[in-house]
Amino acid sequence: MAVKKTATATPADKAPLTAPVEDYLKAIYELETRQGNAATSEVADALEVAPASVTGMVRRLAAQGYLDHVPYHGVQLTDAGRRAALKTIRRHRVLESYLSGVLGYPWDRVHDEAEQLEHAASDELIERMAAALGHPTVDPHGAPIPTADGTVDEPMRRTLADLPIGERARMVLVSDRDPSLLRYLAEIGLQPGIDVTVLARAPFDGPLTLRIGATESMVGPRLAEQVLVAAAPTSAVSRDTSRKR
Amino acid sequence: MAVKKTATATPADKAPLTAPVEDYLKAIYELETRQGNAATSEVADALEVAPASVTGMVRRLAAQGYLDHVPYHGVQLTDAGRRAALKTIRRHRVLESYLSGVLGYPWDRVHDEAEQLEHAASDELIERMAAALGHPTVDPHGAPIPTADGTVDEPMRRTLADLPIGERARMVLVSDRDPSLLRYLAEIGLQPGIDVTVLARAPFDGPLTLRIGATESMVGPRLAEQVLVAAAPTSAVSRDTSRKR
DNA sequence: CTGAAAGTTTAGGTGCACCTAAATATCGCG
DNA sequence: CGCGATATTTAGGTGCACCTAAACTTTCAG
Repeated sequence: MAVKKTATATPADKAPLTAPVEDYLKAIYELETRQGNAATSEVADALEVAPASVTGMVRRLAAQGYLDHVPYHGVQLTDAGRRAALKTIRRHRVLESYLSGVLGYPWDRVHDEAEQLEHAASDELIERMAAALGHPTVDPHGAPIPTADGTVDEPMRRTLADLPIGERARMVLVSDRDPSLLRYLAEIGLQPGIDVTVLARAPFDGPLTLRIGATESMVGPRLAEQVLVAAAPTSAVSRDTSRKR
Repeated sequence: MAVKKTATATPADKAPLTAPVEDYLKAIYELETRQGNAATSEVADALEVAPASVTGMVRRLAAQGYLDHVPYHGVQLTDAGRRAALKTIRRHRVLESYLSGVLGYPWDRVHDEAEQLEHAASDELIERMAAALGHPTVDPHGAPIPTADGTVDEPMRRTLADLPIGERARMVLVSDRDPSLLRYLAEIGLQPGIDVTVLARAPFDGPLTLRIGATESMVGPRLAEQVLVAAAPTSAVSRDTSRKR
């Protein structure tokens, strides 16, 4: 009753995280970077659990120092929380890259498999896979892979829907969540690293006409909002976006 | 209150098994094939849980039709239980083979990694890995890989300790559980597919002198009991035990 | 064939991650 | 500015997989 080392609550120590905890941190990280804040009900939607379950988990994660929770006003990741989230995201994206690049998975099927494996794979496995791929910097959907020490550049959020008519741009990213959308994109040849031009945009949220390479395709406005683009590089070389450096 | 379809307890239906359930079935399968029966306390030892926990789990598994339990007298797998166990064992051994053969893991480190992944990997992943390896029939420790439809030949259980002096035999199998033992075997060059002769056996459970290829090594009797051997093939060709057919 | 040791099961409890229903807080609109 | 709609939290409960302690069987040695 005199010294009392390490007090009551363990702040963010070395105990390995459970799978649900990793999923919460990942989901909160993604909500934060996509829209700046994370509300209880949004986390609940993302993880398909009841809002009350989120409150309970959030309380525990806050007590362990992974996030700050102001009741009735969303959550914010702490540095420890962000580190943990990025580690899980790295696992996920390296796994997706490996499944697609080495084991021949089609890109619409890598997400679900990686979602399971990311909680079971050791650091050593992830690093061996990354090495076998030559340390890729983006996954098959164009999402940046955080480095082992926890750095990422999140890409700018300009979508095909924002792209002015006639401007050539490079497709950089699409969410890995919707397999049927991914299958359609593969069908029309729209993948990260490919250049695209909007030829026409029908009024009242109508479909867009795209030129991809030599062919033209139509896509709806809902799809266009999901596809992120960047300025096409000025020089005419390279189109490999999947390798290091 | 008239028709009552599928009654009360679900016998052995399509619900996916939890990781602990897979571990219990696998452990019971291994005890049964190694020594014919599985006692509660042996299962508890194998899984490092309290005996009381085994009783509880066994009750549930029996209710679900995976095994038969006679209280106070061990358990027996049913066909459904054996099928489930073999499926998990196949996952484990294909994973070990892949980690070792493709990702360059040393053979003393594949077990623990496979132990985690076997509960997360989909059937598709396992089959893609097996295909990438050319459908191996044994894992890196020499253990036979059950086929996707659930057949295995368990190898005979003759150990190095039983081998008469001077008789040449082929090393076929060693447990994947003890990393330091595996490292030592690698050091003296004793691996599945390698031929070995016992040159001498010191009395009172003393060490054995082995000839492996051109070199001689000493091993203790405890180690010798762990290493399974088969008659060396009569013809003088092939020593590849890791590929199909 | 009895009685203690060894093995097993019952009884009662824990933590995690979820749930529903009910209470409470915040926000936006008239 | 109050009040209802919406969001969030509390309260109380579930199943799984584990635990310890205590009660019970079985076995085997004398």
